[in-house]
Amino acid sequence: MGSLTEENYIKSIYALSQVTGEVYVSELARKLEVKLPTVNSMVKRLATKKLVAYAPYKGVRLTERGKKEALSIVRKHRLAELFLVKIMSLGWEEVHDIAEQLEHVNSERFYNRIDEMLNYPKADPHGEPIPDSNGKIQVQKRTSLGDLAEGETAIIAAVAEDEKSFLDHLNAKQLQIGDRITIMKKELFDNSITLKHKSGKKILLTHQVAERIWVEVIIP
Amino acid sequence: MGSLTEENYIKSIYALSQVTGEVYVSELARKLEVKLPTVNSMVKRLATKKLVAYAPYKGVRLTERGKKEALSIVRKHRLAELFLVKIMSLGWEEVHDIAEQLEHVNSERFYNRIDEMLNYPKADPHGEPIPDSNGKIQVQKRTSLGDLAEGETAIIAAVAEDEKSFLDHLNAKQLQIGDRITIMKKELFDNSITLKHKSGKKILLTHQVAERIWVEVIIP
DNA sequence: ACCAAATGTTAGATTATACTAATATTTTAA
DNA sequence: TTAAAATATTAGTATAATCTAACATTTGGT
Repeated sequence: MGSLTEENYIKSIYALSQVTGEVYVSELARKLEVKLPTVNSMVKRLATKKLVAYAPYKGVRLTERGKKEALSIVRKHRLAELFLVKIMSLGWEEVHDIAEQLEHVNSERFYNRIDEMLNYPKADPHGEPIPDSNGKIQVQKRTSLGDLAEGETAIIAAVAEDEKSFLDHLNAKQLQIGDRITIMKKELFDNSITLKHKSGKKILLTHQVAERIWVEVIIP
Repeated sequence: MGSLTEENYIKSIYALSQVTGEVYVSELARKLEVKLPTVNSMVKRLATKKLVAYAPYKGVRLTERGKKEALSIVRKHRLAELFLVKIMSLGWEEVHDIAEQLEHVNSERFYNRIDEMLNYPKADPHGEPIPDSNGKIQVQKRTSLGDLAEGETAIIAAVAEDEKSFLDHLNAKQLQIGDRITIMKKELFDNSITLKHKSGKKILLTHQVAERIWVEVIIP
């Protein structure tokens, strides 16, 4: 295991590579809120440690070793989030920052006990899959709520953001993981959607919000 | 709040000052397992930050600000230990190292919730008092088991060591916080003692062990 | 009261992680 | 297809936290 900083780079590279495959130095700089040369030198260091493959002016990619380390951190983060929600009764919108710190705790015992207390969960409070202790993760193909057509019915499976402001927004709209919803109306002009919630309520979402919600479509 | 390293210095200065009042650079170096010049320069830095009072060749002493910071870390450490034992069912001998990491977690919410779940406890699993959220700590005068005379009866109140090997030893002897014991025999030669446990068992302890156990004497 | 032992400080080097300023490469768009 | 824009790298600097080697002060025993 490397330093806290190294762990954060590895984690960010992993997160960004889920979207784009290859990760660019500038993306990393933006995500980690440091300047380009800082990322550049760190990436070179990670490369000498064989955690990433890197060629100048090309992107960065995690090696097998790097990916393993990333998944270990992701596992700890997601277990921590679920623990904070399920065992400690905190809200899903407030656990991210605490989990960012807990994910660096180095103790098999601690995390295996959390896993056990949660009965070996498969997903965190945001619906993201939790890698098992061997680093295996269930990849799920995802449909965005923003892509559904009028009349379609789906179940909210996950959200693409951990940010408090986003989750506060969903709380205010009373949307939760597991909720069944049906698209009533999709506006051509701005792609905003009106959906019917199982509770009977009608909920209006902008496209910006809808595209960050992953769903499992129910084929009638 | 300072860096993790700073927090560890403050915590160690606090711990050592409980014994000696003033803390010497060499003691700190031994405790933190770094060399003297390292401590020297860090102590100077802490002094410019007004966390310690320090004059060259004299000892180090926490300022009010430093003491407040120390107590906040001690509070988090002890709450974490009790949480790990009571809520997560880990053994008292294995929680120290995890708590050393958790004590640096920066989240009022997290620690207030732990405090609440534990019902605002007064002592950690080793019997050490937990400062409240204002940094108030109950100081207790302590008698060492090693100082009791034959025939005296007492209740084990705390242990002076967090180290796994010591706690494993107590586990093996089946001694716990809260146990009532009576001194059967105290050897003049090596100060080892034989005590009677409430369970009826006779237990032999060397002075080295006995002096690390704090008791509350029962006046008959 | 003095010198040796114990303890503490200074000077200078090293590594990790960051920065700014200058330079180089790649991509894009006219 | 070439110049501007976007992106990436290098060079040089800074700070935190550590070290070793050399030097300074304090303490304790005769």
